[in-house]
Amino acid sequence: MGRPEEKMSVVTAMVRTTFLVNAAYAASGREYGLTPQQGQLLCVLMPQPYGMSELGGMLGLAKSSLTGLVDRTAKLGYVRREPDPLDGRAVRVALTGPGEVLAEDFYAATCRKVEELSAGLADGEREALAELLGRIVTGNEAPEVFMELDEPVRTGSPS
Amino acid sequence: MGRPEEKMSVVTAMVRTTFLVNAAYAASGREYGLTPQQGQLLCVLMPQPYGMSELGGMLGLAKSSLTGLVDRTAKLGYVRREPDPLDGRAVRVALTGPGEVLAEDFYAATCRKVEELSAGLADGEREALAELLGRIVTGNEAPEVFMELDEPVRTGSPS
DNA sequence: TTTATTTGTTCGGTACGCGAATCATTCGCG
DNA sequence: CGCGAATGATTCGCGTACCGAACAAATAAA
Repeated sequence: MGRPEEKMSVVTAMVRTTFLVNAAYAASGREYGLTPQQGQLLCVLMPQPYGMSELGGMLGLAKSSLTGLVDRTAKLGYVRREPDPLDGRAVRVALTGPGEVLAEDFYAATCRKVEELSAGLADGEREALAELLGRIVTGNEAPEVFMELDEPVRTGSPS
Repeated sequence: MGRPEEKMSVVTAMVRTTFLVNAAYAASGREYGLTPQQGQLLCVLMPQPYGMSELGGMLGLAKSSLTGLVDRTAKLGYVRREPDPLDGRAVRVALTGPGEVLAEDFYAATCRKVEELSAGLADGEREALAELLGRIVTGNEAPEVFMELDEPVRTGSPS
């Protein structure tokens, strides 16, 4: 039983895992009325606000693409453009109150779904996987589109 | 040196790896004048033709979305709709000659890029990674959007 | 100050993806 | 056989996503 049904190359395994993670993202989005991109934007903004250019860099999008994404997400009431106090040209995109709440829900739901993907692994294996993928991530300078959030960065902020 | 800079959770590692693989797909697409979706379509069709509904299931798309994707890819000359000999309603989507060539190039380029992501791993580690991700893939019934192709399934077919 | 650079937005265009409605074919069953 | 149901695909309308080029505004550099 449990025959390995042909060994799978690392490339195939990575691509098909990517497919699963993408689907998890999309599912969480549907669950909360967000597109995957909007959800990702919220996740990125969870630790702190960012400028448009910074966001473009992190998400791998052109500036012009960001404008629209932020527009639409702002129209939903989840993010807000704040003027940068130090630079009259720049804006800082920040989560609104409802945006913070939704971001955490979306983030948690996505984490749960992705975590479940590895349900078939033993704890030690999951740890080994995290270590190996972690090296890939840091070795390739993957942008911090998803980060560890032990405690939501909410130290004495809200209005 | 080489301090592990905080252990990364398996979820974060998977999500950020997904980001890298998506980028690789997009890059290969740009390289060959394809969108990532079109490239993925070509890869799926490499082993054999499929019906629209089958494709929708594999790629996780609604039927109406497939129509457009196939239309656009067909307009580029890379796929073709063939009538299903057994069912007058159905069509089978197949690669054209140029489509076969391009699919292999795109496939190879993407493989190379994804492979390079794991350049920082030792051979044994890469194998371990393949094994772990492979279990995730099969355990979650990830569609075969990417497959092993030792030799292109070209056994005595062409017109 | 002038000129360059940086930051964002606007604009035009294409692709993507969905649900609802529609057409054609096939299936099922009386 | 014939007629309604199910199936395979397409069409349509809509919103999202993404890009490059052109632009405006503010800052930085000369």
